[in-house]
Amino acid sequence: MVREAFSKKKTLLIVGNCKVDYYGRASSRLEAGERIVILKKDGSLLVHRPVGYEPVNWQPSGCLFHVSAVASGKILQIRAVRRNPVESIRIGFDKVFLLCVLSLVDEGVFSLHASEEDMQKAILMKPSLVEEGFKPISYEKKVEPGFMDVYGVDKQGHFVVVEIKRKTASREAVLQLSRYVEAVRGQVNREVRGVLAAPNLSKGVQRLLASLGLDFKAVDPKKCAEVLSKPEIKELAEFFETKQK
Amino acid sequence: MVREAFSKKKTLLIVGNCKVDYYGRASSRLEAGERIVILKKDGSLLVHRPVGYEPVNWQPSGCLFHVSAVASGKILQIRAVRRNPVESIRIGFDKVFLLCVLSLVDEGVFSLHASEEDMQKAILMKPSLVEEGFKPISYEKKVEPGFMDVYGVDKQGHFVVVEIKRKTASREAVLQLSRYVEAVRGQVNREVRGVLAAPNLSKGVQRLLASLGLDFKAVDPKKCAEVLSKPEIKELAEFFETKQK
DNA sequence: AATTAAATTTCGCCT
DNA sequence: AGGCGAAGTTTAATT
Repeated sequence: MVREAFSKKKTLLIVGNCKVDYYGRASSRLEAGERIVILKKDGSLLVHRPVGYEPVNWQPSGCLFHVSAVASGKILQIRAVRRNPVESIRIGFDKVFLLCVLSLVDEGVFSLHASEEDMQKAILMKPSLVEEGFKPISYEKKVEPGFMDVYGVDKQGHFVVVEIKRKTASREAVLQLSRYVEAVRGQVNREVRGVLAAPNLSKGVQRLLASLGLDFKAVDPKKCAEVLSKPEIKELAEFFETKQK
Repeated sequence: MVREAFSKKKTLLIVGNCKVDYYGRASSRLEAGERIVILKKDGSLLVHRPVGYEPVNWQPSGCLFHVSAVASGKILQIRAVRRNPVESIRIGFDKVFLLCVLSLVDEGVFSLHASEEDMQKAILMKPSLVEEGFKPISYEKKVEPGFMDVYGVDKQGHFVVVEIKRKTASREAVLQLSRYVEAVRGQVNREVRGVLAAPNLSKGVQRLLASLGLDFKAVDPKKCAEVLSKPEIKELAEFFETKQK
């Protein structure tokens, strides 16, 4: 059953008592216990203990699976091997409570709302989210330290670099923005401002922001999602989406 | 069954056709498709599509699960709610292929190799990991502030205190090493060096290390694991293991 | 409690 | 193929 599941690229679900050895970027040993093991058709592998959100052992997609019976047929052994990096996991079951070969069909669309990308789109759709009179010129524009989320001009014609964070903006975010602003200042002969657009700031970061002469604008990711959900704007958002690809 | 599984804090495994809505730090919608859903006794939740290492939706431990029948009993609906942050996931099954209530017993010890102890063993096995010509004299040797990881002499006959860290060495590690070196200097009438053996240093710690006249040697925990895995050394490693206990 | 750094991070996008 | 940045990152360590 297991061999056929592998050859037919089906998803395999096994619940049983097993030991797990991992060797690769690190190495680990998991002594015997009852776990849920998932082997997916794309060659990804998960070993889940009875508690915890994270798998205790895993492999990303791209593994080759092998099955064999060892110890006089007392152990069902499954090995997962992948290249780049070279890694391997060996699972040995001495008891199997459930073995389920699945042919799952899943074409369902997954959509995440209020991601950082959504905030960026919302700001491009409705620049007043940053400030009245702000006009975006481009986005994901490359400068020396990396890519600026949004780049434009304000009411006075000054350049504005906008750094977007979906969550509380940390010191790191401020320094990142500062680097962008400095980089642009080195390129253009005009005043350059920096605006950090995030739901809020980490404690103490306000001072750093002020000392660097940068601005903060409270932008709520949920509100951005609402902006994008408006039908008349939706098409424009999709335009940006396709443009980005 | 589901209600009883929740009340008895059992692990629940469901395979079926479902939609998933998430609302919390972000929000998402997953249209209908066939997936594997795991609800663990600690209140963690995973929704796995047929491909990919990562769950498409999830919740960390600490959720409260609720089950209900909606749409005239046509939909099995499961909700997971947690506080801090307030988040919720709603899963609606219109088809259930497998529903499995599990009482998994898992006391198996999980050990990630290349532990600090492993690194110590590897250095004792192969002192050149610290530096060419280094000769360990003892390990876990007691001095005033505590126990030195490894203690020996270098090519010039100077004493060397080695402080081992499996991960990025912090300022604390440097100060710890410094205390050992000072303690040994107070005991012997010979030059005493300190070497911090770790995969790398925390930011800014290099300066402190230099100012204290201590050395750093990059030692990769994984490489240590490799050293120990060599059969000819394995027995020696086990010898050290038993000696230590 | 808040913040910073690391993870067997994974994943995607761009050079 | 390699490098960089983001993630509903999570989690551990440090302040």
